[in-house]
Amino acid sequence: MPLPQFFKCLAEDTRLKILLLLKSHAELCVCDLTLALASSQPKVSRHLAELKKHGLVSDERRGKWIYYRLNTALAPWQESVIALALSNTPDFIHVENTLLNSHLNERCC
Amino acid sequence: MPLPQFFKCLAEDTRLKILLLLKSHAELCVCDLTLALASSQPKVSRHLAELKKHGLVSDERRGKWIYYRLNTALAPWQESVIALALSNTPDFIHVENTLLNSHLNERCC
DNA sequence: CTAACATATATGAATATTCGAATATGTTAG
DNA sequence: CTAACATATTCGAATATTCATATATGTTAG
Repeated sequence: MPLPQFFKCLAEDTRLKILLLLKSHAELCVCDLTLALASSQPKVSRHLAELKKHGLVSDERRGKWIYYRLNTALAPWQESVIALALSNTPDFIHVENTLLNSHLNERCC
Repeated sequence: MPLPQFFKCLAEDTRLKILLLLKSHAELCVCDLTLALASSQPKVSRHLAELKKHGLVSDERRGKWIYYRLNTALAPWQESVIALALSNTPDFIHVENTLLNSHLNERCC
């Protein structure tokens, strides 16, 4: 992947939030993300497709759900970039994290 | 600056090359960059203005020339992102570095 | 098979980005 | 002041991105 393309993937609000959420949650399905981001399902799906196309995330279907993760084949330095953004600007996904966590709790209990 | 905006600045070929060149050369004037990037002067100037507008670079006029640097007020993690890109994908500015170095040598001697 | 649900894709409109060409501004030398 | 040079800005055309809406695909339960 050309270097600017990597940053282009991080250069949009929804995509960046997806990546940061996946950095802190290992795996999430589309409906989790749709809820956390308070966005439409097609919008989330389109951005996930973009991230997958460029190898930033991988997906795995399990039953009805499709789970997304950060691609384990990502270059370590690229993971570091995502980790740096996550730990240095926690506010950026604060609302989304709150929504997501209460949603995940309800699902389990 | 909103987080996606930072990555948007890095998401374009010319801007990213400017940032990586400034990471390895402390300061450069517009004509240095125009030559290194083999681009038109207005093109380089426009992208420099964009980078300055978002606080990624600073400029200083010295006589006819205007020298650009990475903004020292950049957050350390943001500098790290640029440093990671530079050291992990040296090929990305290889040609530009070669052009720039032979140009700088000629200027000095 | 069918209904219900999770996810993906197509379409077209709105908006944003990028570029080259032309022009403007600011500085220095003479 | 004027010429020459370095840099910045404007403008319109071309292209790319993003979105909402509608629709399609794939999976499971019954």
